[in-house]
Amino acid sequence: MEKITAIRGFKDILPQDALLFRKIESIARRIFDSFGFREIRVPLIEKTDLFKRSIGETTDIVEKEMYTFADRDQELITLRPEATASVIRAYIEHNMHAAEPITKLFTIGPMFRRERPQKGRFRQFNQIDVELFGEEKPQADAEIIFMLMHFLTGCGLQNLVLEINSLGCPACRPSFSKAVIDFLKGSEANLCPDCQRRIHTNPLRVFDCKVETCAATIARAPAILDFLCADCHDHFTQVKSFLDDLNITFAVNSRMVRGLDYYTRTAFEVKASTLGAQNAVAGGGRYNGLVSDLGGPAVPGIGFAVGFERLVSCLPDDGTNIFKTDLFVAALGSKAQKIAFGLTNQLRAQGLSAEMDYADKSLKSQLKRADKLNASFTLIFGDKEIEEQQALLRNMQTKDQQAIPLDRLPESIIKIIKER
RNA sequence: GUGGGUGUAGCUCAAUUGGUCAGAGUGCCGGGUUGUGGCCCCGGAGGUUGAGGGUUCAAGUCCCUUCACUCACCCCA
Repeated sequence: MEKITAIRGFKDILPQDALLFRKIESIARRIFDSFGFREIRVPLIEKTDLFKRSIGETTDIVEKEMYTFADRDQELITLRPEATASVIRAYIEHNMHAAEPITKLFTIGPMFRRERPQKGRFRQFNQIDVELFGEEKPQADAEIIFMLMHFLTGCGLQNLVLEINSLGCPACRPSFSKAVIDFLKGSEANLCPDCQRRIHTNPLRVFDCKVETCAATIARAPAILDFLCADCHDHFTQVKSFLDDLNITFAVNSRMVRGLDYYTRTAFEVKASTLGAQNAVAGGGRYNGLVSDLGGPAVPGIGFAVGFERLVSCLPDDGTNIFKTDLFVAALGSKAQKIAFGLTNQLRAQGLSAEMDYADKSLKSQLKRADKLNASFTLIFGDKEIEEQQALLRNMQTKDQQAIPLDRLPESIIKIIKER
């Protein structure tokens, strides 16, 4: 029989890692809650047009990375490659803008992109996605970046680098784009083949090319920050100022461009040095035109996404990522087994984590098992104890054992373990 | 989509120029204590060497095909 494996790029999150995922999720929920963000859960599949319109027809994501299928009625549907589009769709669909001036949402879940897998990149991966609608003031930008950094450091991440940039707006970006294209065409000979292609497809991408000659050429290229209109310039200046006020250290990277078309003004990225080539652990930006582009009101928005797997992979090992068991019930003999079976399940029903062995094994092997399960206590009883109407509760760390009357077993055990 | 690397026990990896090379550690099970874990000692189970084909007296080792994993490019979280 040939064994069936998971699809390429799709990973099982095994219990050990799931424990970390849970931990990160709970930190996220707690912090986002303090900042007034509410959880929203949106579908994993949307109409294909939603992503085409939001992410951009000519982006790599839409052109070659989406999982798109024909539904049974031939309508094209797509496994979401990112969450922002879906959240905005829901925001519009439920008229949230009318219910309150500012809406803060977050969602956690899997995204799908059909790329070639490598370190830190999978075809199904999880993101924490945060969106803030209805506020265009620079405080919103600073607030959301502050919350992101607070969250990442709260998870225990170190050596993070925050980079920010402003991508301008429909008023000022075109003149910059034109200047860049003119410049690139003038120095086309110095660029790598990929970049020569990019001049025509997506000129701004030339900015993060890693080829040396390209980087050297780009160093002399026009910078977006010199082309910002007065409003965008002012907005960016204030964002930086508010970040300073919040004691957030950042680096302005005027060459940072982002892969999604919808960003305006503030764009930011957080890099972690331990990640390998795919070193961005979070990224985001402002999208003032996107809500209306998707058929909603003219409401500004800003958001970010955190790569869950990437975050988890650079988490320091603090030794807390282990499973524990409150009680192991070691029964000896069939009579004791029968009682233990009822007792174990009764204790579980009352919230203790309890385990026992159904095979009639030696005490030694049962204690070994208890040890493997990181049991705090082991309850030992066999014929002798039944006769004496008691059981032995062994503290696995101190090796202390105390006798407990059988008729008060559950209550006494719960009391002792909870008081510990 | 393109390029490199790697596939041997559940896991991490050995095996010289093709010739007792099917191994170790760890994990698992059992014993050393007729009922007391971690350390230590002993024993046991577990592999068509990813798969298929070829060369050879002989292939884990060489060749071809294929699959998978992995890293990088592209791009992104």
